[in-house]
Amino acid sequence: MARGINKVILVGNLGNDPETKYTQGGMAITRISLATTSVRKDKDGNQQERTEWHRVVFFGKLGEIAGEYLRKGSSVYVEGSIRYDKYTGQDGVEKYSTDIIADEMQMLGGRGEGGGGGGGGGERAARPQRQEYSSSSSSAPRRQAPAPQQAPVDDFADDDIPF
Amino acid sequence: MARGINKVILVGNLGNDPETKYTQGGMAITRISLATTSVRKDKDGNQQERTEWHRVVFFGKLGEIAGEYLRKGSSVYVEGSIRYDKYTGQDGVEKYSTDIIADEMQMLGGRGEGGGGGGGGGERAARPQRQEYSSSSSSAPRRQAPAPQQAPVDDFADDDIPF
Amino acid sequence: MARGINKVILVGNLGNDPETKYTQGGMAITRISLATTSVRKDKDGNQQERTEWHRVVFFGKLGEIAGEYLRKGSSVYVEGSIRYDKYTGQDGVEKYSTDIIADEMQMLGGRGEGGGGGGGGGERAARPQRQEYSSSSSSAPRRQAPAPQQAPVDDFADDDIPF
Amino acid sequence: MARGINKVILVGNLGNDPETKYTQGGMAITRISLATTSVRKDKDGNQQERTEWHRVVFFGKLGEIAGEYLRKGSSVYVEGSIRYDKYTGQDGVEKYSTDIIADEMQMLGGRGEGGGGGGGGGERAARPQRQEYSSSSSSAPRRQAPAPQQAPVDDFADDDIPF
DNA sequence: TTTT
DNA sequence: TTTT
Repeated sequence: MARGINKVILVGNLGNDPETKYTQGGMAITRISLATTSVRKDKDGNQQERTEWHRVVFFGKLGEIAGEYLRKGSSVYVEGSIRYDKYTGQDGVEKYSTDIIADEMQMLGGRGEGGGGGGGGGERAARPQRQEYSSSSSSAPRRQAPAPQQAPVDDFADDDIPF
Repeated sequence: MARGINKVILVGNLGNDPETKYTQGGMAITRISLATTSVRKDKDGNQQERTEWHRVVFFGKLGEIAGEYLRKGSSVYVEGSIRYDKYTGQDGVEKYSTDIIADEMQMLGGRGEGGGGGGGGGERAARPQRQEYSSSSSSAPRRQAPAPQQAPVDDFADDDIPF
Repeated sequence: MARGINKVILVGNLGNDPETKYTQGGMAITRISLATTSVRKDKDGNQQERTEWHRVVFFGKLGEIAGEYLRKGSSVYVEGSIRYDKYTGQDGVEKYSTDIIADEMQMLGGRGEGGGGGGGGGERAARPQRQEYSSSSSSAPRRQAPAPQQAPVDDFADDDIPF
Repeated sequence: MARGINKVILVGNLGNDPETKYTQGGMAITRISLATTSVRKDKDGNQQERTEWHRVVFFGKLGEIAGEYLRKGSSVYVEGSIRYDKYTGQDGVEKYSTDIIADEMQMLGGRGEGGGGGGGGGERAARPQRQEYSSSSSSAPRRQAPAPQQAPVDDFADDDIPF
């Protein structure tokens, strides 16, 4: 139940390795910085690039997976929603932040994957190249799992439904 | 877990009242016919309209809600995925169908709402104008519920996370 | 040409009337504040609401239309991209802002429409209830018009293409 | 101008090389078959896969690019709309088809890219790994180009707009 | 078949 | 028919 749609779809590359923390309750919170670059022609006809750096947050099971499989340079599809926050910084000044709360992600082949510079790379060697994950309803507090799908065909003994 | 993204977003109007059936297991399956119209200029500069009629299917809890609240003429936002099916018709000929399997819907204000011609209209009088529903994980076999969201702030006693 | 996808889809209501300015070059820039509300159950099982207020910006032709037809309370579909900006405020302090740069919008029926408080309301009485607009390529510098579509069927004299 | 939203977002792999034709007017029409696979758990807890094969059509400039750069196995992001068609086959029987009319595409890294089995592979060696293309408004009759973007900053000599 |  |  909600009023309105707040949906974000991103495909981009991580600027750094993910950062994972855990709440007192043991829930994973993983943050990444994701770049998307667009190009336009300026009035002189020159190509101008502009990169947006999105702060994407994954909670719960999705946070664990993001923290484990994503690395600097990884290419990833993310679906989620925008959240704007206002808080008071250490310096007593009000600050604003914008985060993308992910509720689905899928690793895409590309630079950064499989790779992963540095010592921690070993255990990631066998990871799948293209899999989609959704935030698990059990541990993810903000987003719920859109995952399991498609009814057993034999559950449709009803009638002439052609599927 | 999946490989690839198959996402559809529709905003349109129902051409007819929804049709709801139930599986032997008691799960609701509601179908609607949803119109989206686009306009283009043809080569003579005349406006040409084209309407697509989408067959949208709602399962489980979402199917119950769609069947109860949507009506001919209703305006609705639907999110889901495309499913192509092939089956053999009564006449022994192979047929193809395309359905949009909904996993989220939201009623939008507009003509057709509040309306509900006929006797069954009474109990719908008080229905909310704009609410979003997702397929419930318990009863929806194909799509899962992305619904409840946002962590209790006080579950984040961890550290300096500003939200 | 670009690298990455940065896409936002919103359905929400305006918190205020739009504000339109014009650049020296005469291009309209219209800003709206758009609310989307989501609901979750907190750990005590109570429904908790949270509203995000999106700053949406329309340029060029789309800015003119948004400024003319949208009003406080209007329900609208917006498609665009996220843009993060950093600037130095009057007080010399670095600030951050997040805007949704619209490249498509469609008015949805609902509260606020037809309405239009204030003197300027008269000429809007006859406005259409549900039309989609895209930023025009001629005047919109940032987003381009996805609008006119669909080839004249008779331009496909080629072969057996069934459309 | 339109009434309703009909939007499709796909990420998948080509099952075959693209097929390009040209209209009498010289416009390219490229078709691909794009797979997206979803996974669900059946009632016995086993993982069940299901693959949808989308027929995606690119017109005009986008058709030329798709025909030139995509290959069997390529991973690609596609945005477009659904079009349903009804036509009479050679056998005099009415048939139905569903196509995704692309208005944006972006090649994603992954198997099949760079690769290109066969003789034609040479000229594709230097192609960019991740670029987004949109249907050009000049040659694409059905979809229009969402491409060029973002106003020259210096066109905003107006006032205090922080971007 | 809807809607504008 | 792809991909994992």
